[in-house]
Amino acid sequence: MDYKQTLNLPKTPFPMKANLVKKEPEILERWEEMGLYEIIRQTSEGRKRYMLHDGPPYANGHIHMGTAFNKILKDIILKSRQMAGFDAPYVPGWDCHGLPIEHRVDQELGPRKLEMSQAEIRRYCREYAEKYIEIQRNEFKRLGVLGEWENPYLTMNFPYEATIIREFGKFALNGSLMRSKKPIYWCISCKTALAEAEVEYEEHSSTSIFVKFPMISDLGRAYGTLKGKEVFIVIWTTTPWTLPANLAIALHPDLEYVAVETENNQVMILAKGLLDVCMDTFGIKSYEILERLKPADLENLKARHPLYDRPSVIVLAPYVTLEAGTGCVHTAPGHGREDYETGVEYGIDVYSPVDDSGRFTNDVEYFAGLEVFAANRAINDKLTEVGALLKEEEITHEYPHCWRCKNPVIFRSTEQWFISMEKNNLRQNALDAINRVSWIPSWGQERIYNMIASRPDWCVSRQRAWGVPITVFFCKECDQLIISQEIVDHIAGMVEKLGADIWFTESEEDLLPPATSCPNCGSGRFRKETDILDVWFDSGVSFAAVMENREYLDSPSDLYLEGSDQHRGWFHSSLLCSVGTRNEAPYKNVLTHGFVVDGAGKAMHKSAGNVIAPDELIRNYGAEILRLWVAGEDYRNNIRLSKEILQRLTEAYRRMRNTCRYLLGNLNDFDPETDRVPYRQMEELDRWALNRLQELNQRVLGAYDNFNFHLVYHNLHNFCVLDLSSFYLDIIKDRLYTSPQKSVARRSAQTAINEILEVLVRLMAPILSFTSDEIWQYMKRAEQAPSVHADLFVPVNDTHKDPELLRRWEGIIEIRGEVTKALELARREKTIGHSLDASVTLGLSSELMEMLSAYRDQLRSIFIVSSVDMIEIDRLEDGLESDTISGLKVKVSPSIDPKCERCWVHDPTIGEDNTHPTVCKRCLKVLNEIIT
RNA sequence: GGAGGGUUGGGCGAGCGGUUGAAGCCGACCGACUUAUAAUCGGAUGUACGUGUCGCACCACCUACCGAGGGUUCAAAUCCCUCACCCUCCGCCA
Repeated sequence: MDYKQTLNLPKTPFPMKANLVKKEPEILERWEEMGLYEIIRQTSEGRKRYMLHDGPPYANGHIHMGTAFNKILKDIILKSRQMAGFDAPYVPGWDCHGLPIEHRVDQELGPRKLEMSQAEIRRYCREYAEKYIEIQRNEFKRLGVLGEWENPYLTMNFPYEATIIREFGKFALNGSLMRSKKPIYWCISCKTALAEAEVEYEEHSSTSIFVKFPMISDLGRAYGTLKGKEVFIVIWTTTPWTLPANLAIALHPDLEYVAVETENNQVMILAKGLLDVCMDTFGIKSYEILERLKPADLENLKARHPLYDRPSVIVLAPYVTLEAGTGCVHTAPGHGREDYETGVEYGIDVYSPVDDSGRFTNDVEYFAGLEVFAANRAINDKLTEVGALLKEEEITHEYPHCWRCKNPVIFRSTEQWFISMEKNNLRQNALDAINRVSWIPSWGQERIYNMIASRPDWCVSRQRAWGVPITVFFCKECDQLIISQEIVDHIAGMVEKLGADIWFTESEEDLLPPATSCPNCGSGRFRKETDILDVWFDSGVSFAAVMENREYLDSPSDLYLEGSDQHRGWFHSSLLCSVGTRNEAPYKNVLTHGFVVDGAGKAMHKSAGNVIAPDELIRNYGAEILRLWVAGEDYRNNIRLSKEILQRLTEAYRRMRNTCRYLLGNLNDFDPETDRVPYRQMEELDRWALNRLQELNQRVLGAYDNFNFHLVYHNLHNFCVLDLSSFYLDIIKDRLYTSPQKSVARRSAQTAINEILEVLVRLMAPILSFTSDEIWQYMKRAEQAPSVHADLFVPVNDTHKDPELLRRWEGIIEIRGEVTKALELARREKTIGHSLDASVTLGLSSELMEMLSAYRDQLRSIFIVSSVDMIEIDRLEDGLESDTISGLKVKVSPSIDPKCERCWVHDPTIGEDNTHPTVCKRCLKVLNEIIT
């Protein structure tokens, strides 16, 4: 007789091989067809809401590991909050406006762009954004991320644009908005502002000049030898044309300067470290150092501009070097970034007397109307004429050029719009708001706090096409700024219906409410602003456009979750937008994660060749492995990604999958409705398993709660491997297989593993979203949610908590460890093969004897051997003395009994029955039950 | 240059003054089983230096090693300092 047929072996159609790459798309399709996200929304209606607000990725290019990581992390949080009993909707968003798209469109359009209207260019940009939104949407969905993908928020949607205009209007109307100057890159042939990305550095030949500025302030008081002398401070520049805009001279605070007397009794001030080389350049042979000067003594003293009758103030700046020049840096706050910052620090005007086409304006004496590069010659001539030019020489250096027309660009200050950090106490209010938010990890607070504390006013205007216009007007007559609540509402209303393009296509008269007149001069003729808004303002108001606007969402959000770079980005701009208009942060908690780096901890760069694309991993491993990676790594630090890491995860995945498969296989004939055994009647080992399950459940739920997903993963994996696979399941195998199908012994174990699977499949779901749902479909219940994701976590069951029981078993497990060690030794010596070939004798101290006596009958199955004898330790002659447990000796010997053909246990009762002579008494009993 | 964070054994990660050479899991290694079978179970598993009468193998012991170096302490992976390396931010980049 083939006794194998009489065993209850596991049986399940659930495939061992995951085949994720093929199966994931099928599961996604199923979710799509059934409308899983909508089902979840319906089932959780009315629950307490959990609001995670999505930071919008930029709608440009394919997703990368960083964006994939971020989206999966969000998905894990949302799914876990959802299953913890919240209503956690997810509205993904995209940032659509901005330079990168405009720049790409520029490149695609080429020269055609010059003939196109702004509205036409904007149409191309919109199409470009739409294209990549579609691409990224599919890539995100492929990761198993659930959300309102068909109704995301886009910063270029008309209602969103209207919100931007309304929110900006609040700043304009509350007095925070100011107009002020700031230098930017400017191409004088394209007559346009350029971004750093649009500037190319090329070799360029320039005339560099050394120029003397006579000191106005008397140095004689601090340095007596200089009394009554004609003192000059000497500067060097490679851009003579910026000299008319000179307002200051910068010295390094820590460098040493000298006053040097030359042959014609003139005294020059320059850095000591450059003295010799300068004198050599000037051709001055004999000179004498009169004084060593401390820069601090010179600060705020005045020199006179060599061409104009105005002072040039001496300032201190850390960027001054001794690499070239004189150590005294010509400073024109209107024509250089560092100059500008120094100017702001010292309260110096931002003077930039150059127009759009690069010509000096009329208030520049001698050079008005001259194009700046052409003016270099004239300026040098004039300097020579007044005797200020010490030396002129040609140098070649790297100079910025326009990416499109290849001409050199200039740095020029223009009127810009700023949101003041001080006027309405925005800085302090923002700092206060920061302290009311919980930042995870906690150092995020300090980081953003310092940024807000030291940041300059927010420049919100851009001279660009692809963005939301700054919707203010000026009176054509008196240049009065025209803005009012009525105008904001009027325009926002139009934009809401027709989009922000109307700003560019419609005339002022059509954009303004009828009969608008200038409050200053009464004029009815207006000019609209042509600048657009910084796109950080776009995404910064997403809390208003999305969370406040959709009735199923709330603001402030419970959570913003982005990479740590967003302390400067979205967290920052959102904070300012929200505090400036509502005086509170738009979020209660901010969670940040690190960056994805390669296996060696290096950043991923195309040039380094270490970039891994999500798509590549999905094709080779499946999105599920990516999800496991996201969960398994501690996201607070940099997140490493390598082939080896994925390999490890794939193996861990297989283990968990297979454990679940085994559970499914053994539940094949189990109907929890009718077959469940009450807890009190279950075997103690099964109750042990349920106890451990409660511990796991509690720990994992807590880990989800605290965003400790790597603990979720490690706990789940350890439970599958340690508690289940190598211990519990291994032991109950015998009971499950050989006991009568419907026996209490078997049903007891099945009750336990059924409960285990119910808990496990849910705990896994936020991370292993595909596999858990696949398992879900194989679980047989009278009533069940259509997907695990529409269900809830199983609450911790306190009635299954029995610490006393767990403690007892800790001891048994420890002893079991010693037994398996002894078995392995016997195996080495070839005395046994399978552990069931062995008979074990335990030599026990009286304490251990007492502890184990209640388990006398269970020990052979717990150890998975054929028999266990327990005797006093002193009576056991040989055997392995445990070095971890005192009072324990283990002796292993091959069983002398024959092996039962059915259950493989060696037993003396085999052969007692004639019909089944190769079977033990225990199996015989079962057979008789089955056969009748 | 400024601001913020990090560096634990081949991998993931515990640990955050003593019980830690450092949990647990994985891997690589050896073995068992063929009743979870492209699965499952068990065991052992850091490196270097020195000592154990010569060399080799093995074993036992000692010491050192948690980026490097110093310090505090009876005691440090854990606290302090210095340095190195890595990551993020400081753009009309998002």
